[in-house]
Amino acid sequence: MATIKDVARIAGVSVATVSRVANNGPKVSQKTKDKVAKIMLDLGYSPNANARALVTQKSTTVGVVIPDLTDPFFASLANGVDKVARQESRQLLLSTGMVSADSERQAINLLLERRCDIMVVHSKKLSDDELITLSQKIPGLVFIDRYIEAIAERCIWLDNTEGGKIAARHLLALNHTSFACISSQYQIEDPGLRLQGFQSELDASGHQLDPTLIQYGEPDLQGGEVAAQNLLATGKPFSALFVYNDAMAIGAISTLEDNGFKVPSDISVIGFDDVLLSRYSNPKLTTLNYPVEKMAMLATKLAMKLANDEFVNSNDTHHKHVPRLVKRESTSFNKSL
Amino acid sequence: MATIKDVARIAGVSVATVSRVANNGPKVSQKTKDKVAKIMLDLGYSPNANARALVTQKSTTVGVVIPDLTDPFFASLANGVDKVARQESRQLLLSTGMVSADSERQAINLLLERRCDIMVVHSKKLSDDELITLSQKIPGLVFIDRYIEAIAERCIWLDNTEGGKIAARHLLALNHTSFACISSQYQIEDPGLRLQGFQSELDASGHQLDPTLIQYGEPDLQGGEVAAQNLLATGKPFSALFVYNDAMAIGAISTLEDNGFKVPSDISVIGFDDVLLSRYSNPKLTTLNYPVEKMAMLATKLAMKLANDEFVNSNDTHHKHVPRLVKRESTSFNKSL
DNA sequence: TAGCCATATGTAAATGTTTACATTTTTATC
DNA sequence: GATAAAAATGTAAACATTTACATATGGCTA
Repeated sequence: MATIKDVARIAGVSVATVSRVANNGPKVSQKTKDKVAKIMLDLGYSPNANARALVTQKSTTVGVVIPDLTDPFFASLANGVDKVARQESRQLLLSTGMVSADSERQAINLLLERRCDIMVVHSKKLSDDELITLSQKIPGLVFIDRYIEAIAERCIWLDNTEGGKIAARHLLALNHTSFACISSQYQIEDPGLRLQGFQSELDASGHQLDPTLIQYGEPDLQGGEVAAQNLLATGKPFSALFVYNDAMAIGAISTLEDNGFKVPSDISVIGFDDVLLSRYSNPKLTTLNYPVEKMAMLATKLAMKLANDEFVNSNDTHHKHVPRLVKRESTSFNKSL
Repeated sequence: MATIKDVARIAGVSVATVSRVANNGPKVSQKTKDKVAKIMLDLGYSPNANARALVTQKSTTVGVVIPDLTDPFFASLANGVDKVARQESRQLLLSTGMVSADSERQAINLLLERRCDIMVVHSKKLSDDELITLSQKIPGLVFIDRYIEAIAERCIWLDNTEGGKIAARHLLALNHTSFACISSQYQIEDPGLRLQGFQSELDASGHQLDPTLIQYGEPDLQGGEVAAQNLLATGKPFSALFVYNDAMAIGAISTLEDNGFKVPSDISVIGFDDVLLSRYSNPKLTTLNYPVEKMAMLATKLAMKLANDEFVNSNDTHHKHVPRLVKRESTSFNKSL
């Protein structure tokens, strides 16, 4: 592969001149510019980004850490980061890893080795302390979907508890009185917070949530189906169902309908996240919109500011986001007594 | 940020020794290994991947070129590449760009500048000639979802025509006699091939496809809805509908049902791609499975072999893939005369 | 035509690694 | 304890750039 020296030699100029042409530098005559450009083309010269990064000490990538791309939620996240990255003509460097402390740590380390100065990280398993230490070392490091008091200015997060409350209020407003929940069996904090918010709002309005009407499962279609079966197996009636996420909610609806319950006329179902799926299901899903892509874009912009050493006042930027209720077809007014 | 020299100085050894420790090199005593490792940790030393790549002349990334990550199809593609990349402890470098010749060219160039030696590229707009030239320059370049005779050994593609035929055969076997189609309005070859295959199979069995019962639209939910409305507006009856992709198919179903047609009892609908959505819709969609993720994995492995200068016999690896019919709930036997 | 400025070009150091080769140290053998 | 062999460590070049600084070139003005 042709180097800058090859170009210089053949063009009969110094490497400095070639470099200036390659970077559209300021002081170079049109004549040599043309001459050098032609030779670059002939040789198929392509500047080596590694050498460039080494000498300029700046990266032209944006790093993202997520578990994987199969989950549409994370695909949206990555897409948000990519949008902003592209605006700044940077490329996405993707570091995936299953959700374990080790793999999350490794994913971040790999980005660090590449001297990626801007990182948007989705970490659920690393400890607060470790993340705090990391963020002291990496100015342009921002966390998404996580809140840590000590580094609040670097955390872009969703108020899951409030989401649970909004769901409860919606169902209460629809005259429901008997509730069930499907949650995720994974030990991350989100499911707990969503459930807690839901429950606290029920409590506040004098309603009860029977503990046996809370079922846990894999956070996907099948998990929702199974959990709904378990719910029905209790034999206890309920008219409103709050589900951890949209995929599970759609699975639950399918089980409910298979068992002769109509959604929403017999049972209202509300999901969480508002991923693409929720608009394609039938009935279309009422859910809480989690604006991941928007949040990811903000996170990336924030990371860029921080990397640039710009002062960021966490009060005037909205680091906390509240999910928005999206009413579709899976919830309706409860007519029974 | 601490460099290898800092570590060497403080540990009282040469940079070569530090390098050997960092790379788990062969000839270094346990004692110095421990000593140096400790200092690396103390200093938070992180080897500079750019410098490394420069001197070793090898990359530790795998490049992918796709339009964006919003589309689940491309997210699956990227995910397949990522899976293989991770197995080889490489990271994904993502180069997105809308589908235009310029942006596709630029996306590939950016990967080239990073000296990415393995690339999986989804290009619809660059000419055959340009891609042929590129692949002469880049040994580890592989194209997915595209077939070019002259570089067949680097093309992993789906037989769209055959897909259309399979769909037709399925509907014919279900006793259907009046057909409609929804295609994509975009000028890439896939929609044309799918339609052509469908039509040729109908012709072969002595059936007709009324040209006014072919409608074109945006390849998404709304596009499907609109196209279905246009179909109904013709006033001509049909009992079987072949749709360009799953999203459009789901949109079409929703319009059909809104207009009083039951799917599948009144009209059978078959989609294409078998994205996540098709399992979540109601009725669940009968469709043609496009094994993108698997193909992306194979493409990545192929690119790795080619980059390694290994001989690849395009006959013994399956570069052409045939979509598989997935029967779900949106097609059924036609009982009318 | 000398002198001056602006513009264009060149020189060389620096970036952080790896690795072939050279040198030193340790271990084993007699 | 001398010697050889093996193991550990060090030296220095190479990788492909950018850029501060130095130098050369050309056009004006007086």
